[in-house]
Amino acid sequence: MIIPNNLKDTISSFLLDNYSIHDVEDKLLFNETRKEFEGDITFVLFPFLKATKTNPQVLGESIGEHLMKNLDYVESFNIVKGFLNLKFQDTFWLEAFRSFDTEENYTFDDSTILVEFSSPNTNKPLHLGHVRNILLGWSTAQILQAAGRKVIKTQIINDRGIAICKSMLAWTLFGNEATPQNIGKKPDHFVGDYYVKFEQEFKNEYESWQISDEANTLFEESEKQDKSVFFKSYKNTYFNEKSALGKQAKSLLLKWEANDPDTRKLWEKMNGWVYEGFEETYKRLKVEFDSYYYESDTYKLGKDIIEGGLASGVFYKKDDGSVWIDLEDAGLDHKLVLRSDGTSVYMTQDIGTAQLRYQDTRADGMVYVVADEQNYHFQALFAIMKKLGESYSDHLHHLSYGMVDLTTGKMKSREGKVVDADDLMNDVISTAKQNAIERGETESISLEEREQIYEKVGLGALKFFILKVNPKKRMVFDPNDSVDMQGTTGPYVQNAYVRVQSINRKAASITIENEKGYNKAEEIEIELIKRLLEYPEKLKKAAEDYDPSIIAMYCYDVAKVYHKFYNDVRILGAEEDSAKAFRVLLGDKTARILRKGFNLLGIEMPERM
RNA sequence: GGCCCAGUAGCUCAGCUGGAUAGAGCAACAGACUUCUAAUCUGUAGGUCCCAGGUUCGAAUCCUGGCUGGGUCACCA
Repeated sequence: MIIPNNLKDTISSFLLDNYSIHDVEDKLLFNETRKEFEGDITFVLFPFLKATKTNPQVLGESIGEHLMKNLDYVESFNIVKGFLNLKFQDTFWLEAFRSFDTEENYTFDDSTILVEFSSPNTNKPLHLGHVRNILLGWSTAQILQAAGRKVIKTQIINDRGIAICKSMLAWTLFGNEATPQNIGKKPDHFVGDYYVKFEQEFKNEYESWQISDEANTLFEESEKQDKSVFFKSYKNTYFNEKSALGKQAKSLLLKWEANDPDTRKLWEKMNGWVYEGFEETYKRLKVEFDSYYYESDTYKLGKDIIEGGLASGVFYKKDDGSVWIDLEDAGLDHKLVLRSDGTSVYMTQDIGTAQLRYQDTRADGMVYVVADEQNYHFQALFAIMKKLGESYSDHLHHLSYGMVDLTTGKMKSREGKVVDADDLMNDVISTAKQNAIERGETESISLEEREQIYEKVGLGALKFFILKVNPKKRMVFDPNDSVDMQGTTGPYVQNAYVRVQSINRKAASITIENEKGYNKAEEIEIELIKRLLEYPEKLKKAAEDYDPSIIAMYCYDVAKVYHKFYNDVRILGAEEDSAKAFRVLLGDKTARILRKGFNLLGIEMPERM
């Protein structure tokens, strides 16, 4: 909603002069006039009824008259209940449209910010959960950049630990020297298969152990009623203390930590495969990073900071040697930052990594795109950074997003109940292809270009489907809905853009300057202008809230109005040259805004579809 | 159990710093292509905004209590 600069001032000085009401600035409330009433902007009268001792009709009349007299763009007004509806002249909107520069660069804030997203484990391929993370991170980075900030896109790769050791072990035991190349498999999937293989073998081992006397004795000693409940809860202990496979995996981890050359070599080989696969997926998703941090480099960081904080009294040491911080004044708990044996925990590492990143980049703030299961962790981390007095600690933000559920329930990677990222992309693209073939619009286009269109449309559908939902909400993923291409979808918006391009191709001979003669606009044209003018405020809001769904919904709104415009009026067939030129220009600016908006979402626009 | 988040049409979601008769899309039904790409548009139908109180001229929105679902409360990551 666009509120003219002098409208607020005119009303507040009127209230001051005639009713002696001071400081009304933040009580002035405007809404877009609802469709069923006549007007553009509605001023809410209720807050001033008491002070003016009048009724809405009288107050509305007097303000309305005053505005008509003093602001030339106010064409008429009407009062409904406590609402003063103001109608502006068409020329007000037309002028605003003419001076609206779609290519303007905005700078709401020019500080540097680091955005961390994706951050996968290296033992298995990316899945739907990562896809939401990656799309949110990428889009948020684009939005922040468009809002003027210097953005550094990064990730922390969890490349060490027991999980990758499981894949390594399974490959050693069962791999027979196979490689992704010689069996022709995407390399991250190849490594993931060995992780699954390990879990299967371990499960078999565990199940055969469960019928042993030892297992039975343990069960009887436990308080558990039910065997399956007991064995479920005992699984971790079994892995750590009894399992032969567990023992081997753990020994690999120890060897890795001791820098054993063969282990390191194997680790590098398997991680290398995974990165190769990830890059392929990122490339297809059209995302890239400015830097990478590896857990194998950072997992020991933070200890010196703990030492310093211990000296300055930020942390305290218990008798057993473990180090803690009291976060009760931040509404949190006491949190462990160093184990009693002096080794670090997740938090230690995160403290160190934040510090390292600040040293590397001097970023004024950081955004962590991480699922909402880690809300507490980040609250604690930020509180700790604040207590440590870090300059950037007030500008740390956890972009917390809800997990993605399937229609069949929760995703569980250990049970193989996941939607694989690569499969998902293939599905949406092939659906786009089928739809396109049925429509037959692209028959005249070269095969290669057609494939690009299917990809843009398919990925557009998928990305929009995910990004249109407010990040903090849990979302239900129905594979059928995600490839929907009608209604509130990516292709719907792309289609508006394509319609403009189709017209532009035919409008080459039109003299755009003729549009200056257009001064009486259709209602739908004014509506479209209003939407376009909202772009900067939507961008600002999306950046402030770290919320791409604002941009997605905005693009949908714009496209929706354009589609109606397209249906309601003749563009190239307009009677007058001025109308023809104006409508072509209106369409062109619409397309530019849509392309800009979609670029912020990481979605490409096809020229035809 | 403590803390945090969510609950809006059959389904997926907007609206939430209080404002008019709560909006879209999908699905259903009925229409619009000799006309700029019908992946579009128009219409019909669909609601105890989880429940109960409270604050207010006015509550889906704020407060309190409860219900339901999820997350989290590891010397795991």
